[in-house]
Order: sequence, then C-alpha cells, then structure tokens
Amino acid sequence: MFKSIEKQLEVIKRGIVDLVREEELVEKLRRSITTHKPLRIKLGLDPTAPDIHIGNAVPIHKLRHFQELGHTAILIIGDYTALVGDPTGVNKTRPQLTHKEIKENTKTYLNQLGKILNLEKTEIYYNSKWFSEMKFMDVISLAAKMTVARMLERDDFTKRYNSGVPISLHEFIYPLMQGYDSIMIRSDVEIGGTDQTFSLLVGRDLQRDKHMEPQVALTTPLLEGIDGNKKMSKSLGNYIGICDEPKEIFGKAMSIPDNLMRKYFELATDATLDEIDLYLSAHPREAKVNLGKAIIRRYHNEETTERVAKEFDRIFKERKLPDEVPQVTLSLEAGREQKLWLVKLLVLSGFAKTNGEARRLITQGGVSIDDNTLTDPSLEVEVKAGMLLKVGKRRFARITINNTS
RNA sequence: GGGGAGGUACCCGAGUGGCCAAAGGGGACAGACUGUAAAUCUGUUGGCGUAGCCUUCGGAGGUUCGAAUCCUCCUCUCCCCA
Repeated sequence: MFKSIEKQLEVIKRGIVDLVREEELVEKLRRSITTHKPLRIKLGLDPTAPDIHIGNAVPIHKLRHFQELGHTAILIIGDYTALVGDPTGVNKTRPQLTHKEIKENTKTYLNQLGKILNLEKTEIYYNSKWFSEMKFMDVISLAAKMTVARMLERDDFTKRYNSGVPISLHEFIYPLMQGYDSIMIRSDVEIGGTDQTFSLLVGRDLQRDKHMEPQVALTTPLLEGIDGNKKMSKSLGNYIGICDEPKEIFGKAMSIPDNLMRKYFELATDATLDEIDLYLSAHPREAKVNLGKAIIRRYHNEETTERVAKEFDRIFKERKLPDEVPQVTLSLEAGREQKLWLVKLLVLSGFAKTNGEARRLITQGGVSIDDNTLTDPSLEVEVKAGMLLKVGKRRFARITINNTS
C-alpha cells in the first residue's frame, strides 16, 4: 500500500529546506511500511490571518504530499496558541486575539484548506482542548523545560533584545505550547516554515522528555512576497491569496521580480523540475505567463486559467479593455443637467478615498474618461451612462446612472 | 526600589519657542521608459471645492502674543544599578 522509501523520500524532499533528521525519517518510513501503519504528520496553524496565501500554503501542500502518500495528515488549529501570538519573525509582540476572532478565522481557514487538503481524511484538533484544562502548576513544569539562554539563542528574540524592542514573557511560552501539541497528538513528523525551526525542535525535546520517539522536523522555505523583498504576508499586502480572483492571481504573478520566478515555480506550482527548466529558458515574460497560469491551475480549472491569461494580454499587451469592466453606479437627481465635479466622481466611484487623493491623481495625469486624459482638478464633467473611467494603468470602471426622483 | 533615556505622519527618523503640516530615508501612489520584471528619472504622499482655512508630534492640564519644542501630572517602552 505504501510506495518504496526511495519513492516517498523523493516526494517528501521536493522543495524543502531541512529534515531533522533524515535517518530518523527513513527509519519511521521503513517501520510504517512493514507494519502498514501510516505516519502521523503534524502541521500547526495559527488562526490569526484568515486568508491563506501561496506562501503559507507551502507547508500545507507539503502536508498534502504526505496525505497522498497514504500518511495521516493532522492539523492543529492553534486556537489557544493564538491567544499568545506567535513571536516568530515579527519584531514586535503580536496582538492577542479574542475568542470570537479566532472562531471566525478558523471557520474561514477550514474552508480554504479544503482547496488543498482532503479534509475528510485529515485529523483536526484544537489545542484549546488540552491547554484550557491545564493547571497553573502544569504550565510551570512545562516552562521548566526551557532555559532563558536557549530562548535567547533564537534570532528574532536576540534581535529584538539587542535593539531594545520589548519581549513579553508569555512569548517564551509559545514554542513550548507548540511542542506540547506534538506530544498530545503523537506526531512522527512536524512540518513548518524555516521560521518555525526552533519550535519544531522544542517539540522533539519535549517528546524525548516524555520518553516518546522524537518527531522529525521538516522545514519549508519562506516565500518572498510579490514585492520581492519581504516575507509574503497578509499584513504587508504583498501576497497572492489562494482565494483571490484568478485574474488577481495572474496580475500579481506578472508583477513579481524575475529572479523570484524559479522559487515561485518550485513552491507555488505543481510543475516538475524539468518543466520549470523549460519554462525558464524562454523569454522572461513568457516564463512569467506560464508561472501565473501554473499558480492558478492549482486552484482553478484549465478553462479559467486560459481565459485569464488571454484577458491579461488583451489589457496590457494590446492595451484594450477587459471583458468585464466593473460597473459603478451613481445616483443622480433625474431631470437635472448631470454635471459632476471630477474630483467627486473619483471619490464616489471608489477610486480615491479623499478629495485630496483624487486631486493628486488628476493633476498627475492618472485619470482619463473615454481615453481622454483629464488633468484639471476643478473640471466639471457631464456624466453619461456608459462612459469609461480609467485611473492609473489598471483600474477601470463603466459608469451607470441610477436616477433618483 | 534607585538612576538614566525615550514615545514625532504608514514605518524608520530629524526637529528642543515663531522661518513647522514638521528635514531625510523607506514604503505607497501617479507619470516616463518597459515585459504590470529589475534598474533609472520626475512628481505626490493629514483634511477641506486647496494662493486660504482646519486638525496633528503618547494623554490631560498649564506658561506664553505664539508650543512638537518650556512646566506639572498621568501613561507606555527601553537601558543601567539593586
């Protein structure tokens, strides 16, 4: 029922950074084959940002690989750890979430996870199940397993400490909690981004302490955001969400820096390494088109994928209009001469938040109506149904009018 | 418990009585060039129908013709000593 160790390793090791330790994994695989028992593969999720993007989807896809190999995928919804807030990779204390927020986030999360995992075959645990029942004494004994020196070894803490950014005591508890999860669900392997390395290793220590066989720590690379600079994250707005509109995904993919293409191919698409080499040997723009398609293909069907790519060409290569221009409906008094201050028009149609912003866009030549660029911020325009408003290079709206009497 | 240093716009950070809607950088937005890439150049970046006015510099009071800047109290953070 299981594939050979070699075949499994090939899948498992695709696109990862580290495996601690590989020998132990081989041993676990061997045992699972002879005993016909699947391995228990753990992935912890922090229900803080309810939108999954192709960056934090990387470890989820890795979990899926294990699932496809016949192992047991286990999701830990960190509803209790979210009360702490993962200190990893951030240079400040995360806000603690309320129960209500966590509940809502979790719901959205599970919906999205279904796009990647087979949830019917996935064990899902909420870690509040065990943490909410702990006594203070239990917390103390857990905390006793960790030393301050060891905590401070962590890069992010060291940096914060040295630069005088506050570290709250409870943040030290986070990795311990994550490790404790591993004990509770008896994980054989835990998957996490490289920023999770420390926590994954703590899990090993805690399991050993309980005389369990330590889990294997598997780390996946962190994906840079579409700005090509910082780690992809929702709060930085540099992400491609797996629930984004396909055309959004494509557009965002087209705007990533060239040197990131290989990484995106490897981590965010199902393309084989050979296919990737082939794609990348073409002109960078062609390569990127294929990248955009490949990302969409993971979450949408082929027809959608092709349609989106064609539409993109029409807009940006041939400089024509998209198939569907968003409609903006304005309410105007019927029967009057329908003139509207251009600045107001931009605000009303949602292209600018304030009059000042609208003025700026106009002055800088970013606004056109029916292909005529308008640069006078004091201009009154006659509003006609069906006229085309364009702001910047990529924002369009077709005006419709709703007459009020 | 004692001593010291701080909190400035989306972020970092200068400014220590009027020339301050507040330097500089980053980011973001717009324009040029392009492949919605990178690099580069230009402009904008509190609000207001904008040569003017209104509200901002942790919070609340106060001094002053005038306060981000001086004083008092409060609050949050960092560092050192114990």
